[in-house]
Amino acid sequence: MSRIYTEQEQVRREARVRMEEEGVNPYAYSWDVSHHATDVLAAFDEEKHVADGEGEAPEKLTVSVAGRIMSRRIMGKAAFFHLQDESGKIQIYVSRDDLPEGFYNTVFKKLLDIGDIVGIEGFVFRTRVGEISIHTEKLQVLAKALRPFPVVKETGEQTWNEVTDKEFRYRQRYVDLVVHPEVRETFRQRARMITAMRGFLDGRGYVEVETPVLQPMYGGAAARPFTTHHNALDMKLYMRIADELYLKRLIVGGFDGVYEISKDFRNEGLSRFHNPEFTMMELYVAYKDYAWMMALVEELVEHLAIALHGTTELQVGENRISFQRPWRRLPLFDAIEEKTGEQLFGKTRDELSVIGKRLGLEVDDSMGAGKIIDEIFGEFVEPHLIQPTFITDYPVELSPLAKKHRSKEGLVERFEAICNGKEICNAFSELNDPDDQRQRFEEQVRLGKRGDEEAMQLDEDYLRALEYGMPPTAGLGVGVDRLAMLMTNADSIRDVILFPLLRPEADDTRDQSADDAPTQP
RNA sequence: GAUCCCGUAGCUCAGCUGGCAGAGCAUCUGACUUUUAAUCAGAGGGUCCCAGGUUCGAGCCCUGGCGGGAUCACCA
Repeated sequence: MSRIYTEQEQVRREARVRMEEEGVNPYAYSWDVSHHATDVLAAFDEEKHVADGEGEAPEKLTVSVAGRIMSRRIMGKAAFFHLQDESGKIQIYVSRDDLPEGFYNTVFKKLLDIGDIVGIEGFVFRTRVGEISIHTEKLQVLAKALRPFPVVKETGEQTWNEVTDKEFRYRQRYVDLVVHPEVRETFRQRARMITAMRGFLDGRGYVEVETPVLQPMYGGAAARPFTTHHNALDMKLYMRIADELYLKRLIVGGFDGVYEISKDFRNEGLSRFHNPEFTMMELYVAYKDYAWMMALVEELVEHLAIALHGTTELQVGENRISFQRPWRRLPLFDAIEEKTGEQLFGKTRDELSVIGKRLGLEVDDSMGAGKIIDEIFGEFVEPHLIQPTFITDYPVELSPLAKKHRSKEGLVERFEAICNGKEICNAFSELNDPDDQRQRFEEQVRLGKRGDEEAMQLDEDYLRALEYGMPPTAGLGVGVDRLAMLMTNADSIRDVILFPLLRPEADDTRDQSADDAPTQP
């Protein structure tokens, strides 16, 4: 595959060749790093490392760092540049006479560019203007960048030429991460959040497990699956849409608490809140019910906010959100009545249809009672729930895996936590009556036959497991990406997913011959 | 899938009523041993997203497509 190089690429490729001619390996094997950039700043001690003017020689703080050249200021026989590593930036000072004969003029000045990765060994000092810097005693090229980087310039207050093209940033996330330290920080926070979540769950003795991604039958959520094919077994497989049914089999098997943090896949549209593959945490705890689970969710999310930010109060977009326990608890029908003045409990499907239309919704004949209620909630209530709120007790027809309510006819023991106008989790007292579960599945199959593409399949093996007896169980599903959006103040799910799904680009990054590659039967 | 907005140099962006494609940074050449958006002097760099159309002439107008964003739909 060949590609026409831009002027700047040609210059960099020539530099790479000339480096090799000079005996400098443009792709070194290793470099011993003693400090990150921020460690250097922290380790520098004014008392010890700066001459005190009374003739006493300062102590030398020698460090070794590695990173990418982000800017260059060359002044004849000396130069400054900023080196960026994972922690941040540190200024490097280079002078001709401190490097091997000729290296400064031929290699440093002529063959190194912004974006190249180098190792620097030297001592730390403070420049005349006051910036803590490293005086280079040894410079090694570690990796030559053959493509030019976007050069972002900044002072304390202002930034120039920042990469703003979202497409560029999502497609070339590696570049986005280099030029936007805050993006690195977002993903570090995401990682910390998941670590804290895992710690919270492990600390309570729940067992982290792994269940199949490739499944002969999908279930556990209302969604359309991706399909794939296993060649050796010549079998259609689905990629999981939820972990639920497998995890509850494990509760049958005698685990008292299991959880899984994993990717789910749903064959749906893309939006600010939806990526076809996304991360879910599901937890099932035996002998507990949804009221107990509510308390756990509050505690978990409060714990995460403190672990990440040291406080329970976060700024998310326009809103100041407090995750401090306890959160408001509000039955679904009361929430709807509060916002619309309509009490929907006990209403027939046709009465709901009339109310829905009166409220201005489009209601068609295919929509059941539960669907109409869900629409009214989604339109008039959910967007207005900014502070974390538990919405409880859903209609049974919306929740085929939840246990019927102990006291309210037609409802199930289910809650969702809503925050900043979006759901962050879904939980219920799990249905463990196998005969009731079979009827619910059969209803789903009827819906499927009527054309509901998101209806669940009847999972005989799951029913078999329930028939052996599953203890009363509380179950929870948390949208990890949605939660990460809240915790990092991101307004698009793409900002908390490193490589969000995009349409393929027609460009130079794919080999032409790939189009001729054999496809799987 | 629908609607609206966007697509010009490596990056950020101008481009008038349709009249020779521009700037800053980056790159190249030269000067400069504590600079910091380094500075100074000079130079090169374009499939104006793609394909048609209108026109003497299209970056600009029209049609279709591709890609992205936002909103909606779908969906948690």
